[in-house]
Amino acid sequence: MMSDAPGGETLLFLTDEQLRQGIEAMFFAYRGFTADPDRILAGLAYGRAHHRAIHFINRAPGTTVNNLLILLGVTKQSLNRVLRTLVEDGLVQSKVGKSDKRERHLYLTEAGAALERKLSDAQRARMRAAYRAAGPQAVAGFRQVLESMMDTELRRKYQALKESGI
Amino acid sequence: MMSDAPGGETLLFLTDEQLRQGIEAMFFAYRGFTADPDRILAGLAYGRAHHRAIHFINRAPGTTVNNLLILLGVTKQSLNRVLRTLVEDGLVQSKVGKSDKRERHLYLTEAGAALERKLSDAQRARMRAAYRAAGPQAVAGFRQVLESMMDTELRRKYQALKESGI
DNA sequence: CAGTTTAAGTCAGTCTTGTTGACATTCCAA
DNA sequence: TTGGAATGTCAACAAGACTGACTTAAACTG
Repeated sequence: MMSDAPGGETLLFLTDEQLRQGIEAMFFAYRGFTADPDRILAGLAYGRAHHRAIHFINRAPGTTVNNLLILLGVTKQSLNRVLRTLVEDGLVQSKVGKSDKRERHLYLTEAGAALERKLSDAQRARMRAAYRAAGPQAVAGFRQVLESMMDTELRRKYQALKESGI
Repeated sequence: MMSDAPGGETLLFLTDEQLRQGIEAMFFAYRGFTADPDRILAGLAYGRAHHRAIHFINRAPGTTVNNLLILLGVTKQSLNRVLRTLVEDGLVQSKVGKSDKRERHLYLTEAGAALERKLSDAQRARMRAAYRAAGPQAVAGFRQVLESMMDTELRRKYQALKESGI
């Protein structure tokens, strides 16, 4: 089931047991990763989907619906429901495109930006604690493995976002 | 919003921008992480919830329902729906406990084990590719950060599982 | 032994978030 | 200019999570 001789060296970190531990670590860590924002959202009438939309609108202001749904990996219908409530509640503003009137460009309002800060402060706090505990070298490895784990198409999107942020 | 002087050194890897990149990496990578098993499950009439149950029953054969729902972080009603279909379909066997007859101990049948292998082979393949691309040192860092990101209670559960597997 | 707690399962109802299908509007190119 | 492609909206439905209330059986405890 598992062959272990890639050129003579034994790659201990590639055993099935090591891989399975990584899989479980990923599962449990993701729970922690979402726990703090989830708690905040539970109080308001929002869920994780709203958080994700708010996050990326903040990240790429003026993004179109189409662009956003590719980033989020959901159908436009699914995203639309979320966006509708956010617009109704005055957290997101949707402007008809100037050059192409089919497009809607999305922006956070002041209230939307405030919620975004609240959510990402919570999420960053946990991330910061984890990074601090593990140290810079571990963080570099963490980022490297995560990038390798992405689908090619998403990795491109991710890197474009990364570069836009500095 | 962000103070940066913990003892005089500047911790570049702890800037808000670095943290946000980590958050987005986590989001996109998790999509990749679940993509392959999801594709397999879509063909059958199962979802991610079934995968998780099968994974942990395989990992800890004879585990009780109560133990499993703590591991998965769902309610018994939610888990019960999933388990019922798996038992009906002959993938999971539920045995009344010997010492405590209130408990049900869960095991994969041969068919259940076969599906588990199919799913985890797919998931491990991606993990293996990512590990191989990033290298052993990066993998160590990856694991370290993930562990730090878990809630304390889950980290304990995770480590218990880890030790049980060698 | 009686009463309480625990483990598991069930029924009913709700919510979030995903899906398809149908449709309107707008743009663009043959 | 007309027909197809792209963008977004509305409606209906499904999966999978939740709460709350309840039952059954077994184990524990005073």
